[in-house]
Amino acid sequence: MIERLSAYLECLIQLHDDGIRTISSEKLGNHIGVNPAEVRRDFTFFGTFGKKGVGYNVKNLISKLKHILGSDEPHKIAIVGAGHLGTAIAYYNGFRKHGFYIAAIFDNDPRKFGQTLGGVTVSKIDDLPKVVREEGVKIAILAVPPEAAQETADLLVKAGIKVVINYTTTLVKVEPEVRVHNTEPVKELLHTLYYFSTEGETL
Amino acid sequence: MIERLSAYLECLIQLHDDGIRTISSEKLGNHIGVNPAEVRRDFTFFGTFGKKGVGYNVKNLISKLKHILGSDEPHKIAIVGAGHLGTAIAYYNGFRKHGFYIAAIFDNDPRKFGQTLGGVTVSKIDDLPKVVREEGVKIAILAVPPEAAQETADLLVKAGIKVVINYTTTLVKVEPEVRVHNTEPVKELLHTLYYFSTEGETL
DNA sequence: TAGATTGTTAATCGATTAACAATC
DNA sequence: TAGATTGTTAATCGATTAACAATC
Repeated sequence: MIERLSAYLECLIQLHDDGIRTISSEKLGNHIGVNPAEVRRDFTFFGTFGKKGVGYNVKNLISKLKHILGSDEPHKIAIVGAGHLGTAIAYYNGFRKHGFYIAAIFDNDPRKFGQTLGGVTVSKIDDLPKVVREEGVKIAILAVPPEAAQETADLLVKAGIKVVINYTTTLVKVEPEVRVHNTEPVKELLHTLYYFSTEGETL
Repeated sequence: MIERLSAYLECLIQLHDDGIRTISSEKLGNHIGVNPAEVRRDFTFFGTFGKKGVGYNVKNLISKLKHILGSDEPHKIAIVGAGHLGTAIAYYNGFRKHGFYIAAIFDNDPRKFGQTLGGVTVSKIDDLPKVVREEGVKIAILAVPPEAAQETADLLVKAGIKVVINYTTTLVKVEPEVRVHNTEPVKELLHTLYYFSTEGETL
């Protein structure tokens, strides 16, 4: 259900940019393929945001959803690993768009120290605990080589990181109070593949 | 449910590498946090893979799951866009691990033509239709700048691509017979954030 | 006022789980 | 044979949807 919340948000931001002020549960539902009753139910779980006979105020709904998701205030992110993946993430704008802010990038390769990626300077990994503490960073993106994933994750946890977004192919283990999200791009692809084969089509 | 199938597969591959030959629904369920009855039900939907009183043969189950998911035979992928993101994907091993094979990388910047990324040479985008046709590529990864996303997607569809994995921040629209998967790394992060706030913790 | 659309209840649907006979 | 564990049925649970009174 939370996954729908961020889909609504994404859609509403676009509608807002298009100059739309008010939207009904029916139209919003159409946009993202959800039943209008479900849209209304999703919202009423958190409060009454609409007006009967009128619909929802787009601007207001955006701010409510942002508040619910916790993205109404900026969150600092540290990227760990300045290789291809870390670089791509540093230049990626999706995080910024949602109020995330890349506070630091770390690497263990001295040749990378001082380089600027997407406006952020690469620091040495040894400085991570200090920076994380001083800046109050709670979210880290793990983009190191797979063989270094676990030890780096341990380092992050020890430094006080609470959320790890793991972009490596290694499944890392941490204490339960730290949340690890193992992103697995292949899963989505396998999923898509499956639907193709069940439809009798061949790729 | 298909998302569980790929989780089983991932886990079984690891078990197999660890030298484990047989596994019960209970143990497999524990590994990925699924009820054992659900594990069994998921499998019986596709056939009877286990032995009563014994469990499931790991090797056999892997090959069955691969077959179900359609990843038992290699699939060619084209990466479109040789920027930071395209480069990171070209070097990423997660796809290869599951039988995907990067057949070509395309870009529109002449300075990039001929460069080798992850063992694959960058071709000019104008060659895409020809290569896609001749090689029979059906899957493309869209990793171009957001403002070029839609027109590139149109080009891909016209060339005969059937599955588009969209890594840009733009939501692209295509005809319904083409499947687009819009990856949205931020969604997962928002999701994680939400759970933190509902637990009363602050980040 | 009449039309539109919400918030919410009750009905439906599907997915998860417990339980157990079958059997290795 | 006794213990383990499957495949499957029936019960439970939760999520989705239809329907509609309330009201802008």
